[in-house]
Amino acid sequence: MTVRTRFAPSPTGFLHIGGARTALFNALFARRHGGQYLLRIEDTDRARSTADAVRQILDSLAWLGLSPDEPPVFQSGRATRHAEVAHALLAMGRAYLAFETPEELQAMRERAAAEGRPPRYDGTWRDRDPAEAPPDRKPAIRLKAPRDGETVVADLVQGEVRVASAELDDMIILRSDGTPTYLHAVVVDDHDMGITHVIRGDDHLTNTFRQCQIYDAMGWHRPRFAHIPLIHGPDGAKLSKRHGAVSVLEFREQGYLPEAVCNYLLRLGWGHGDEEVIPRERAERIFDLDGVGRSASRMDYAKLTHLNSIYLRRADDERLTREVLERLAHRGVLFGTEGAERVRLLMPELKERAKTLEELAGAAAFAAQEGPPVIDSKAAALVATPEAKALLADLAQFLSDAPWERADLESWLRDYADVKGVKLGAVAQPLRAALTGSTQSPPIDAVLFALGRTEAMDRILAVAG
RNA sequence: GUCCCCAUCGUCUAGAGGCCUAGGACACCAGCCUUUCACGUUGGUAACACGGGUUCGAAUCCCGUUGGGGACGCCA
Repeated sequence: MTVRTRFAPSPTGFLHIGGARTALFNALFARRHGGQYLLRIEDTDRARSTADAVRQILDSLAWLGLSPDEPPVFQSGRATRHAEVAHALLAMGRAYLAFETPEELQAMRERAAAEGRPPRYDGTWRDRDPAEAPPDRKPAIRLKAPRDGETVVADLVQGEVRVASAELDDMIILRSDGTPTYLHAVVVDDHDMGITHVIRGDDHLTNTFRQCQIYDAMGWHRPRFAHIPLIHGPDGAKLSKRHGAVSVLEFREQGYLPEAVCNYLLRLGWGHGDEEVIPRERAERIFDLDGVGRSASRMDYAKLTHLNSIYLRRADDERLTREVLERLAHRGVLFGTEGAERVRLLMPELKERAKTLEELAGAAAFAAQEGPPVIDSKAAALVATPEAKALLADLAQFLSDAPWERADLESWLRDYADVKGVKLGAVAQPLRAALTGSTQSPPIDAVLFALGRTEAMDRILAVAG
């Protein structure tokens, strides 16, 4: 049987980092076993689902490279089928009509809470004759759950977990308005979609037992379950916005690369010996459920950033140039084709020094922009003295007929420092300040080369006066 | 409250009874490299929650305690 997994978000908001990891694990598991990875949008409404959220989720998944192998299934379009199964259960005597109102149930729960009992449905209509129902009242359909024994789930991550039937009450599978409840819809959809492995957050572990009751009642084969631990914030509490970025799109905005985010997420809750840097292609070969841990993990932005810097260095220069130019334009930096070309030339050096695309853009700004850069305070101090200005003026003279190749520029600069009897740094730093407006930049010979003779001379003379 | 799950450095993890004086990675500290900044490199600080068992031997198995987390809707 070929493996089929699915990621089933509800479109009530953006895709967060925890959902992204669930999607990733589902996709990797399917790949690893040569199966398919599907997407089901759980928009069984409640007025909270929005088309905008669906759009965002799809965008986020696409960005992460986690688009499904088949078109997404929308749960809302399957209501008829959900009702059909509920009525089949009714016909089979595995479910019954329940006539109490939500208000009555609410009162029942409050009474239970007051008396310190678990809030469970008392089964009033389980054996009662529907003829006794109050007139004009629409019934909900409840599953007739087993009263004895226990339900056992052999979870692929959590191991064997069992719950006594006495802990579970008769859940509603079809509301009085004819719409399915979540627990029911999930089972019907997973069955119809041929899902073989349900990989999801372990907040669904307890739901699993009720879902199994539906599979069993219908005589359907249960899928394998794998409940993966949740991701918490750095402080151990539930991950929320106050911890920083949680939406996948926020990570994109902040300059993280999708492959770095995926690698980070992969290592959160899953390990394979000492391997840390695991590109997608390798992950698809080695990922499996037995490597998934059982305890919740915490979001560590520093480690994500570190991984990002690694992937940044490995990334294609053209791609990075495109990204950086886009971000610079967004920041309002003015540049033309020459500026863009300078950024492109410098990219191999720039990407070694940045941890995010945002940093990269910041470091590239001086090269992109037209004319002399804004000099920051540290850099200004380096070029403020008469000696520094004289040095720069002299350098400009020297460079006016230097050969314009990187290696040559470096040796000429070294020779120049030699002749002047100073260390290279004494020449490079003021030059760097004039050229980049900063005390930090890629190697000075690379900067000179990328800027080109004319632009370099202009910038030096603008400072030398 | 009831039920379920979890527990190795600050964080992510390796560890399937002897290979553990507990390994790697991030972060942090110090040194080296160096034209700045990064990168790289060398070294360092730092953990088996606690208490009982089982065993010749336990981070690894069992029980309990404590501490986290999750689920208990005509939400998903």
